[in-house]
Amino acid sequence: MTATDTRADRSTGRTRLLPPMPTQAERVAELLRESLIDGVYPPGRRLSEERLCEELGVSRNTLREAFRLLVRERLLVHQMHRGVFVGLPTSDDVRDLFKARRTLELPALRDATAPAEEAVRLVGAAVDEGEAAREREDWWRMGTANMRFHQAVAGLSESARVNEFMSQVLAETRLVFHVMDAPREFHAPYLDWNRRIHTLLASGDPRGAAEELATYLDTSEDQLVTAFTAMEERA
Amino acid sequence: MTATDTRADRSTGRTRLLPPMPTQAERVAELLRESLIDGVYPPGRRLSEERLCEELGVSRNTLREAFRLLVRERLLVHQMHRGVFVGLPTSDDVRDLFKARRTLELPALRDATAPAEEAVRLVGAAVDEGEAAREREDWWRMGTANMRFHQAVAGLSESARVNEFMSQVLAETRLVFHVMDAPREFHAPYLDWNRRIHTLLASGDPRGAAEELATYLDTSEDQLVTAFTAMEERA
DNA sequence: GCATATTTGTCCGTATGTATA
DNA sequence: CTATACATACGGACAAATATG
Repeated sequence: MTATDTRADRSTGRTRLLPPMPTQAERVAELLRESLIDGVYPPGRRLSEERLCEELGVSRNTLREAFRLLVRERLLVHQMHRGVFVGLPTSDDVRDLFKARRTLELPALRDATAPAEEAVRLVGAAVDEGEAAREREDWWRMGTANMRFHQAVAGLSESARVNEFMSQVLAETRLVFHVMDAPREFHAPYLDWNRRIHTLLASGDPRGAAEELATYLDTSEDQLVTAFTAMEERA
Repeated sequence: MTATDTRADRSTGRTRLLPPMPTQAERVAELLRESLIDGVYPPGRRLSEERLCEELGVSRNTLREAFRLLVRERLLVHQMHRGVFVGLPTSDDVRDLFKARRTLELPALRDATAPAEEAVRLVGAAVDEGEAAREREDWWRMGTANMRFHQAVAGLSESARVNEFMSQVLAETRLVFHVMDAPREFHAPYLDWNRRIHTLLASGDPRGAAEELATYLDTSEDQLVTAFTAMEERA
């Protein structure tokens, strides 16, 4: 999925993850990406080149190449002669992210009249994983599972490019959640919704599933935007 | 919105050239991007680091930063220890690109029940520009106008991120056209279709417009894929 | 408002590893 | 198989801009 490299896997459309990641910069970018979506570096924090090279054991040039990639993914923002900072989304960004999600998720679901079996299975697996995490009160994994659910929904489109874009959008959405540290109440209510959507999809009613997802996204966006604007005014 | 870097203007679909572009790497990337969509470097051609630094007057480090960006945009492909090559799309890529375009364009058009006036104007302007170019038999500008038309259609979504993704998809599509050097017969028949779509949109029938666009994309994909597979078998 | 310290932006040289003639 | 060419990655250098006192 992040394998932007060799030509071989592009032709197959398959994602190769096992072989060691090609270049050092890509490796570093992947590492930082993980740290960013895990919330290791809080949104808005500046990332010092010097310190990070030291920490990661790479040269400044290599680190800067990784920075560029993550800036392009909007996980980092770059300010001339000031350095790079962890992305700090605003309520406008939240709205835009949901616009993008509607664009990516709804058509994929609605048009899934004869979906690939494997793709549907992935959707169901994400639902299961989320419910299991809720049982264990593992809120972090619950959030991850919820994200994976939406990734799987977009995956119904069977397009490598759409998938890639979706994963970027979701990564940025993780930043949004880190801005307002409260995964539990923002994910928990939606698990049942996910279950319902998967059931409708699996039972051959993609349009019904899409309608459910549409209202899901509406309410989710409302909840996030109101919480966000409240926080922005407080600051 | 926190201006990431240069991306603020991509949201408007407009390219900002007057304000000094922030970093050298971004500048080089933009320059190469233009050259690539203009077909200066033919698909598949290897780009020598040494020669390009010389040509562009930048260091290898800076050039490599630019390369990473363009690899992420799929305009270049990177092979370990071999260098970067201009993207050489296959028929599978063409199919995937059209999947992405359907995802981005159709919902934007279909949901444009109360579109922003400016957005509709941009669609119309692209249609006019295409027809004018056809009059002058300026096939290259005709192709550009056609691309701008589809960018404007996606722009109806009013989402910066959707717009950005769309421009990437279209840039890659330019590569496809360069693989089979024949812009005239691939763009000319579709200008009338564009006009019809804009008329339907402007007259308040976005669903009708979307239906037109759907068949447009179907026939366009068919034409390209058949031409492409024929070319692949020939080689 | 000013002088200083810090950090980034960019370049160059070089050692190592890989692919190709 | 050897040799050559090239990409990879590192570290150091200096100028320019910013942050700090």
